[in-house]
Amino acid sequence: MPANPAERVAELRRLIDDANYRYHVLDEPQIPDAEYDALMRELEALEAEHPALASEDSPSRRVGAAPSGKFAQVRHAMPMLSLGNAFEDAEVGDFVRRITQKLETDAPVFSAEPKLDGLAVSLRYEDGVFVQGATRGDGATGEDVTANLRTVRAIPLRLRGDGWPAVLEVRGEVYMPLADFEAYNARVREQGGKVLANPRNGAAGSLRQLDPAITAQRPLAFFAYGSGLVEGGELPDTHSESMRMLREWGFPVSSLGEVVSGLDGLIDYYQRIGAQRAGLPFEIDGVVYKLDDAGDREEMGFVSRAPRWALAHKYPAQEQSTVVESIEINVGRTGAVTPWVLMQPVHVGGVTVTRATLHNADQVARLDVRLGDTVIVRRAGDVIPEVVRVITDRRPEGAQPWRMPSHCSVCGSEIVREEGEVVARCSGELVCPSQRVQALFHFASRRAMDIEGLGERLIQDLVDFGIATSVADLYRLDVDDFVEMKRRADERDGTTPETVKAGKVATRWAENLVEAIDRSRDASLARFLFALGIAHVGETTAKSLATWFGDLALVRHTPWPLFKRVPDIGGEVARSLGHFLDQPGNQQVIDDLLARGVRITDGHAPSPKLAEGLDPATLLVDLEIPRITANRAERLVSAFASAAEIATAAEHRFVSAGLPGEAAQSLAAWMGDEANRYLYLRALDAQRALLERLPAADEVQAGPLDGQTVVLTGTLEAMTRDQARERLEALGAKAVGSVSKKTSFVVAGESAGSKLTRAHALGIEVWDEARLLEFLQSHD
DNA sequence: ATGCCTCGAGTTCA
DNA sequence: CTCGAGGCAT
Repeated sequence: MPANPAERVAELRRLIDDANYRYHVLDEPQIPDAEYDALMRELEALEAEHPALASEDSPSRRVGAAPSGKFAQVRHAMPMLSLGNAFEDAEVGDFVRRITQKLETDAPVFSAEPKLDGLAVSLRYEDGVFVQGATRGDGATGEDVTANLRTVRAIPLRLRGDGWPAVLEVRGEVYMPLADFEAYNARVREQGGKVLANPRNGAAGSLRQLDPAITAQRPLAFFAYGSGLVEGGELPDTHSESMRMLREWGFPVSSLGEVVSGLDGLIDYYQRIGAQRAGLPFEIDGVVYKLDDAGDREEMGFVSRAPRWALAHKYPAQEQSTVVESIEINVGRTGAVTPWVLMQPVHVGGVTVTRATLHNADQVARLDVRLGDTVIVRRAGDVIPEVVRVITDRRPEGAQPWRMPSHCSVCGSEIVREEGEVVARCSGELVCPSQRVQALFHFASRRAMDIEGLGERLIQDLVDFGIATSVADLYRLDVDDFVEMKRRADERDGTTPETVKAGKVATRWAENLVEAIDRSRDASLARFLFALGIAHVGETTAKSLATWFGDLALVRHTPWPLFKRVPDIGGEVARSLGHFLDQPGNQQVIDDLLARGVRITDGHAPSPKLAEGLDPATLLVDLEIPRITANRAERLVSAFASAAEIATAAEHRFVSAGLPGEAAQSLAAWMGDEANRYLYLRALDAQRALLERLPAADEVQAGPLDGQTVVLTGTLEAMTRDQARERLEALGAKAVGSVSKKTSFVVAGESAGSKLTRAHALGIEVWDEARLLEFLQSHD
């Protein structure tokens, strides 16, 4: 360390400025945050020790004292212009035509760059030192937010290099990077503070803080996009060159800027940036085109306060406000009640949105959406619209907070919400028409029984007219049933005239449906189990059950504790299966399905791997009897001649078997319940019966991918992802949706995205399509 | 208890 | 796709 404090202070300032420059301008962080903090602390300490060394442009001075009162007004030396807007390509065409006519050139040259959604500011540098920063305001006069801007690390306090004009005004956008915005909100939410509504408001609000210390806490960034007053020096003749210059002097400049020419160049740029939009680390609301050459710009001049040489080409808004017309509920196949809002139609991100889900009561409470409220709707990177927040200022007088109805609006049954659960459920189960519709819809869906043409609307009518209520009913419907149903539906909707002339068409339509239903009669066990819609049994679990048990009759009569022997099935899922199978109505439906011709096409013997854990001690543990641990279960079983005796033994025999008093009491009490005792004895029998049916382990051949977990991503040429998945699963692999360190390998097709990136980050093997095909071929 | 991975369930528009 | 929650390893 230099002995001279002045030298060290200078060195520290240089190191810190460099770090900022690398981080914000070059986007190549070189030193870890902790080290940066250490440098800053050392600098602060030295400056405190040697007040003579203090300086206005020291990086330690980013946070100054809080000003008293309000912000001062600043008159911009050169006005901050507003830009003309275009939403349609045709408007861009007009813009280009005006330029080609006036400049008498075929393909004018533009500088194009993304238009960040933040807050425009002007930064004034005198002799290379940042002296004043102001908001845009009305373009002529803004607010002096110098102290706040100093806290933004991406803004240089002192210019780098040389050759800068004595007075330089730099124009640019202060914004909040998306990742930082989310991280900030996550942290604030944890601490119960007030979250920022969106990155743009976050940036604007942060700059308008009276206390710079608060602004310093906010993750603000900056991009330069132009200049204002320039004195005592000059900038290059083209905008693109000027931007390069600004970058050298230490300003972050978007790397997405390009020089393009003619209308085609502009539209192409607009589309390319639009395609990247969702993946950008910041929000943009459009792109800006500027004539690149200063001479051209001068020739074009201005109309009122907007230049004729620049244009903002906007993307469809991703956020819009609209009014809540009603708050309704949906009842899903499991009875889950989900509130949703019906809104006045509004264009968001290119589509018309009228409804959005509110997920659950907690979400409604968090947003505090009320009838008649004006809300902000967003259609973010994904497709599904969401209500972002309520504009409470525009709330109608007397609007009351929404409350979950106490009874189902469809069947009138009570709506209950279990302790600790987020979702409320309609208790109507089999009698709730909504749950019936959803159950049938699920049964018919592509991944279940795959009945083509049997959509939600149709099923709604089937249920409404009482033609079908259980999934088994579908298999006794004939052409006449569908034609009759259509007639009644038309009558109800007042569309009768159409049917008369469409009589023949309706018959053809009904025949197709009956055919589709017939085709679905042959099903794999996995699809069949999934189709039944048992709570907690999705596609994956249904597949596991099918592989491990192999046979429908076996599954139907298995007591629930035995289901826990299948990997990934625990108490919750096993009990849910048991609950379903215990209901005579459900067993009846399965009987009906089989009686009406549904056939399981791939029945087979249970997996020999089930043998492990098919013993009385494991059963006692799986039964979840309080205080019965694995050790105690072992002791118990070895103390009795037969496991069945445990069902009826007296408490003292459990004590002599080595159980602590409390455990013995707990077990005796449990077995004292007749239903429990019966379950235990039935499970013992089932274990024995199952063991007898298990083939020897060497009778089944191992798949080449047994035990491997794979992830498929991107688009494949020769087959769909689903087909590839089936082939791999047939070889023993388990296909999952996300990459983790447990993933064996990733199959990446064309335009694979984040999953491939993650695979590389975790150092996981990646197969391209050729490698996949080769593997599949060699293991046919 | 805690934290990772998965799975299940629900969702919008053209 | 996103959330909540189940399963399981630590």
